Amino acid sequence: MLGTSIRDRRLERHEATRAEIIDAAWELVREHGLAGLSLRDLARKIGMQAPSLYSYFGSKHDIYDAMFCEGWQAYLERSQATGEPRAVREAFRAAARTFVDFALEDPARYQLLSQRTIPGFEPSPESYAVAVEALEMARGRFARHGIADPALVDLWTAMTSGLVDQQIANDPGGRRWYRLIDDVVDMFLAHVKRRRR
Amino acid sequence: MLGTSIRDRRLERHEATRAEIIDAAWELVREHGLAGLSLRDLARKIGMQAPSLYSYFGSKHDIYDAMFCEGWQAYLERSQATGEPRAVREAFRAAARTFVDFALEDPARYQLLSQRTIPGFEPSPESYAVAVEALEMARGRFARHGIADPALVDLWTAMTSGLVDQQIANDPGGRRWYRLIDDVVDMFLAHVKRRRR
DNA sequence: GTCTATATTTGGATAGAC
DNA sequence: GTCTATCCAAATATAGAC
Repeated sequence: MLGTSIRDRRLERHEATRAEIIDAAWELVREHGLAGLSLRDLARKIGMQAPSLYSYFGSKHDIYDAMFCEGWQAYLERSQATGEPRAVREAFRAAARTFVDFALEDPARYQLLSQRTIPGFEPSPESYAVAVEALEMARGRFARHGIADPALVDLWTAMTSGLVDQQIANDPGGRRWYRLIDDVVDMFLAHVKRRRR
Repeated sequence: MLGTSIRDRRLERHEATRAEIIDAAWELVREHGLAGLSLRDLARKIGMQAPSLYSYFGSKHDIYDAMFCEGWQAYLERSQATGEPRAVREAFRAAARTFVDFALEDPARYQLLSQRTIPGFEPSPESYAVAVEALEMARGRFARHGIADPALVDLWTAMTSGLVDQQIANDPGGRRWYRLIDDVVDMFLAHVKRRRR
């Protein structure tokens, strides 16, 4: 089993360059907007010519796809790194803050991950699977607090993404909707409690 | 005062053509996405050549701006046409349905009116004023039901737009989040009631 | 793998004749 | 007001040399 243990330096180099391209792409979309990404700019940013990118990605959409995948992976890791308080209220507050913080710290990323604004772009099944995994994780946390109804999970995602959307659209950089997080949690938990009766 | 009472046929014609352009633009963005609008396609659609559009609009962004204005005007009219039930719960249900229906019947329009996805586009002050007017109308309705706290209005807009966003992004054409409208209203009103104690 | 060169398409916008 | 002609720039993508 030699082939599986020896390092493939060529592959490593390839992957490293791919990562470098994606990193540069994130910087550009933060600067010029998600739809404003151009392959020329992207190549220039890392000292390449545009056609060279095609050694790493089959198309521009493939680059968006890799970003989509990486973005959801980043959220998964962030969520898993965040502690999960025992107390219900604190657990939901932490989860909401993690999500909203993650979204607001990079609105262009949030746009790619959670909205459908790029004409013709759809994530590949492999990348979409990561997004699904993130949702499953949320479901798991709900279940650990005794909430199994899928409609309640949907209600929760609507509320948290609603905060993010309004914050980005109507008070970018501010905190007008961000500070409503605790209210949303209280409201939601009261609703769950009432439902149980 | 002759000049003010005589019809200006040239102006009427001009306004009619502007309206025709905007109508065609709405059709195109519904078909190809908001960002997929091109002036060539737009002109072709109404039997013009692209440069002729510049007799009616100064730039592509000006066209988006007119659409933004018209979109919010349409929402204002829709809201005003919708009856306002006396009972609180029914009033909020009606308001929520009106908003969500309006958004879901044309996601591209919702994207233009409520999200910031076109790089470089910002509505003109005059157009933005119409959007503000729509918000003021909502505030007025809240006030008539004894809700004055601006934070509660923000909470409301976050929840309703959250429903829309999730519905469009994760179940386009479906009703998975749409059917949560009544839950959202109940949850919100219970929250308001609790707050009053 | 990277480049140059180029194909091809498309975009928004302007000049100037009619 | 509308057109033709054109500009200019930008876009994605491909071919083929090195």
